[in-house]
Amino acid sequence: MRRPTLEAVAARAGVSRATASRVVNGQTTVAPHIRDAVLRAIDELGYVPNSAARSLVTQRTDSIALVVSEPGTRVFSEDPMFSTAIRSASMELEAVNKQVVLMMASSAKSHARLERYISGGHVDGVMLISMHGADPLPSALSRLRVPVVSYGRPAVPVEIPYVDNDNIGGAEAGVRHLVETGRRRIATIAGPQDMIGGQDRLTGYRNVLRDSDHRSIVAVGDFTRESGAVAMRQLLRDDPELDAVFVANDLMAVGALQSLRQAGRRVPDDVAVVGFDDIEAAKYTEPPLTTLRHPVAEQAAAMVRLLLNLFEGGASEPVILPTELVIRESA
Amino acid sequence: MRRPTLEAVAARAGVSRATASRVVNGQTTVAPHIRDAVLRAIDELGYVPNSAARSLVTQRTDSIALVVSEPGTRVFSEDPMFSTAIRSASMELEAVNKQVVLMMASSAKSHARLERYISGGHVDGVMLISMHGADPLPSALSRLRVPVVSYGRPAVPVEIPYVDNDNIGGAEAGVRHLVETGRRRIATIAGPQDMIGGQDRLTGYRNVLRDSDHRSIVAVGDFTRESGAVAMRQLLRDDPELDAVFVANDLMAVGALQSLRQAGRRVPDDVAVVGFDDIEAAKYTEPPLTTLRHPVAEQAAAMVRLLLNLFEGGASEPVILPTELVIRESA
DNA sequence: ATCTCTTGAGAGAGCGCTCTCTCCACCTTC
DNA sequence: GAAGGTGGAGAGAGCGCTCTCTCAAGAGAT
Repeated sequence: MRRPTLEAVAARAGVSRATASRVVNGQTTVAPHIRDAVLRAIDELGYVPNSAARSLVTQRTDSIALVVSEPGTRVFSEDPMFSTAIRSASMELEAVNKQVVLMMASSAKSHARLERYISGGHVDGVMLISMHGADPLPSALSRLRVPVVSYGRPAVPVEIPYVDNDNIGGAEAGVRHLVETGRRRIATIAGPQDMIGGQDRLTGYRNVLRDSDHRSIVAVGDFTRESGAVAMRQLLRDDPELDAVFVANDLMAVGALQSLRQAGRRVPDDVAVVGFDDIEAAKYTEPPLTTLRHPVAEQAAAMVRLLLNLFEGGASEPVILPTELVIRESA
Repeated sequence: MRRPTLEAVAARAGVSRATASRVVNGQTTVAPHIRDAVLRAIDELGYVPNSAARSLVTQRTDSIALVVSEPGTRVFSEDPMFSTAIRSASMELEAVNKQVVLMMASSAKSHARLERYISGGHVDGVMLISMHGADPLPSALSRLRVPVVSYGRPAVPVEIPYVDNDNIGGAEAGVRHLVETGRRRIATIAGPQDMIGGQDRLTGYRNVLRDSDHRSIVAVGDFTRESGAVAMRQLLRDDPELDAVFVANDLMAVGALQSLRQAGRRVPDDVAVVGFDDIEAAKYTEPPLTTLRHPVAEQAAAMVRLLLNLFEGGASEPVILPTELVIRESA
């Protein structure tokens, strides 16, 4: 009891396989009454083209690998940016009838597997999300002659089109807001320095405070709540006088708020806090978080467009999307 | 400049295509020195089997659809349960060399697309995550003669193996905790009643409070923070005397905590709050949330095992995993 | 010495589809 | 009316692989 083939459709419609194929693929050189007969046969038989056979001859698969190169398991599961990006990219690709093959690249073993898979021609292109600086994946993939685009600027200088948000500009805006509201000692909890986002947001912080006396100290987290809480405790220990902290993402800011609360500091009265990302949870912290919003879904959609553009042979310029300061109560 | 084929490997190793295929597929009926020659040729040529050609003949694709049937866009992006489940399932499938094809089923249009895709033989099996009660997908897919398993019990009675956590038992434990700690008027914020998880957790609440005078009122949310905040405001308006609330998931509990704060109620002194899920954020609320933990990753892994078992022809019983009360400060 | 059995390897038929090439019928043009 | 177009449809090759069938060679049994 096998699924019907194009052959069966053709037989039922009384035409050749070639003609049936033409109808299936929407070619216009088929007379209307024949096309109707074929369509009817397709409908009656419940015919669905066999994708394996099709891609065997067309050399296309119509599927795209969405590679999530994640550091710890924690981050991926907890950071809503990931799911938003995945979801948006997925919807966008669905709209153009491409499949999304989701691949996690955590270990070196999975890297090898990934490379083999991708070079195996299973996918037409690759979208890379959030890799670390040391990640060998971008360069490895770009060597594979497979179209690759990246969500976020790759850390190593490699010729891959990417979409990123203006991390530096956003961080600058956030820190500037702290300066303008009269804060004197502005610390920061930076993200992982092997991630571009982590680096750039720290750069933005430094750009504003360079040669000023507002600067305080830097602690480094890994974008998790827990690391934010730890970093905040350390900052309070190292500079008890600080009156503001710029945190490189909202998740860490949530942790920082908790540490501040536990240390008896009032936010924003004693210490102002600015986060980054504007995740949904930022509205629900105590107090609600002032943060920098960037369009994650749009960024993912832009990445998809970039990739599709690559398929068409177009050269793709990197895209940088703006960030926006959202002022709530924490600063 | 085409990728090397099995033919090329065979030629280089001086054997027939059939023998090369035997080596690639790990058959043992090949003499060691010949096997070595083939492996060397594979290595030198960088041969990777063409999956389209392979699945054309084997009628297998080695890929599994992970269908996320989500109601609103919000929930998926923000609820960390989704990403945890997806991640866990994905890792588990990778371990057995299966691909994960991610599919979002939001609109009716995407349902049609999905059915077509799945019945098109693109995937060997389907894993369904979180559908609504009215979701026609489970029955539709089970009709397609494609192996299907579900994350969470399907709302309609359909013969699909599933893995779920003990929603009723968990809710009972949570509400019982409130009773035992002396609460008198225990309200609840229920989940969407077209989702099994929403129904069952409400059932658990009712089971404990049936025929008791502890019972208060029921508000219904949709598992988002926002809906939790709204529902809490409504509960306070309708029963200002309530001294406890059992919230059907942590996300809504976060919203509820905010509303309680805004209403000037102290937690847990005035109102005790119990959530459900034990998401990471539950540790960082003010105060930290007492909630019911259930093993999301294990649940996803069990779902994968169920599906693999189905491939082997084994009959699969539903699996119910236990929940655990995690007592923090909110109750 | 003959026969059967096992082991190892090759030949070749497809899997279901696309796409080029070919051909036929009909229409235009001089 | 013959030559040249043109649109519509079929024939058939082949995409890269697996797998059955076949066969050769050697081992063991009679």
